[in-house]
Amino acid sequence: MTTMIPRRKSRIRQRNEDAILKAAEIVFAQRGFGAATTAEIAKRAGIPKANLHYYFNTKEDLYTQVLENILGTWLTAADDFNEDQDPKSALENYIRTKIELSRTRPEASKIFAKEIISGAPFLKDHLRGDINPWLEEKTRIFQSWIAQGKMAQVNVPHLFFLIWSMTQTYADFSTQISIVLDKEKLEKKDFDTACDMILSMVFALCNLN
Amino acid sequence: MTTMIPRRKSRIRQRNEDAILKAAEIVFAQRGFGAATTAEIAKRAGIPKANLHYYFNTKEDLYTQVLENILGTWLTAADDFNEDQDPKSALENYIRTKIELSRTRPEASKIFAKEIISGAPFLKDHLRGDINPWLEEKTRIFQSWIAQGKMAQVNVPHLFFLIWSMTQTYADFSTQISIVLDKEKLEKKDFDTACDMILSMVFALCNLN
DNA sequence: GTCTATACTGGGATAGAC
DNA sequence: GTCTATCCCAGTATAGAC
Repeated sequence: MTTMIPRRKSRIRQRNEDAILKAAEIVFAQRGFGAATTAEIAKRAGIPKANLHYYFNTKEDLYTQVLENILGTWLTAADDFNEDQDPKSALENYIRTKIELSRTRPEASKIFAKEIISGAPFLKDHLRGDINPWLEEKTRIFQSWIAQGKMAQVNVPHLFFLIWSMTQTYADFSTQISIVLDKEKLEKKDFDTACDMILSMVFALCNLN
Repeated sequence: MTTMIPRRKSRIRQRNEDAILKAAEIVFAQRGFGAATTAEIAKRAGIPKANLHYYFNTKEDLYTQVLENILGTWLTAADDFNEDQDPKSALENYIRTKIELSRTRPEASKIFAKEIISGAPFLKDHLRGDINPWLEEKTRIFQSWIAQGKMAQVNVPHLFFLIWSMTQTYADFSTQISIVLDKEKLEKKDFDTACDMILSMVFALCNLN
């Protein structure tokens, strides 16, 4: 077992893997797993196609790696609310964080969206293993806030479905939104407008004014 | 020009085309254009793979046809509100219709979602040509309601982005939602719950209570 | 008019070179 | 340890049979 020691990756390996992963995120976002080609990813990463298969044995390995990375940032970035806060600022922080993720990492959101729409062939286990427990814990927190009369009685899982959809649509459907708003790409101020509207709606629903 | 007369399609052709289109909708929804294979569509339609190419020359032709069909139902189903109505019932009708479409034709919604997330390579022209004018007209109507003090001042395009996202998420993300709610598939009552919440939020935002 | 055997292409993966 | 010539299969499309 000579490889048990977590040897430092060679500089060249590090550089190439990073380039591949970055390229893969863009290509997978646009094409989805099935339609993406290792050729396109390699080209975008600036390495020969066949070389990509040296660093990532299969296309599936590469895709899985990309999903894991995204899931990491995702769950850590939006996990900072707890029972001691008040519901209004907890929700506000969460929604602002989600909108900011959509603005700064739209590809990540798109990859997720396509994966789920396809029936989550790769993410189903993660949905059950990571996201479900996460939501159950949050639901518990909200239930206690409701019991304490700090907010209105709402269906908590559905509240999250709606928040997810509203915040992520500005990443996933940016093409359509850009066309309607007649601009090359969405600006910070569009996300701010959206965020304000979402907050109003959610606060009203939860009776937090 | 013997074919100028719009001859009735033969019965066998009609039957096969219908079967192919129906199968295509399911496969394109799950895979997207690029990853879908004509073989899988043919198999699902119950005809030999090569035969499909007799009825639809190219995969692109088939996909375009599917998109057109969807766009048809889409635009007609949700186009029945005008200046003379009051904003509350207009919005309620629209949202109920959208939710009903998500419930009864989830594949259609998924195909659209994937197409847009991919940058709308096939739909870009339709977005500019059909959907944009549609939204512009609706925006005009809402502006007049706002001017008459019948509802609060809201950003109309963004209001639609949010309504679209909330209503469509129950079709597009049904896999995730089913897992969270721990059921095989979504029931009518889940859509009803969602609809009520969406209506509450939208009415509150527009000050329609 | 309807169907299928077959050609051709592009893409994932590997054996072996450097 | 790094890279690439090459293989093989899957997938679209067609030429020609029925």
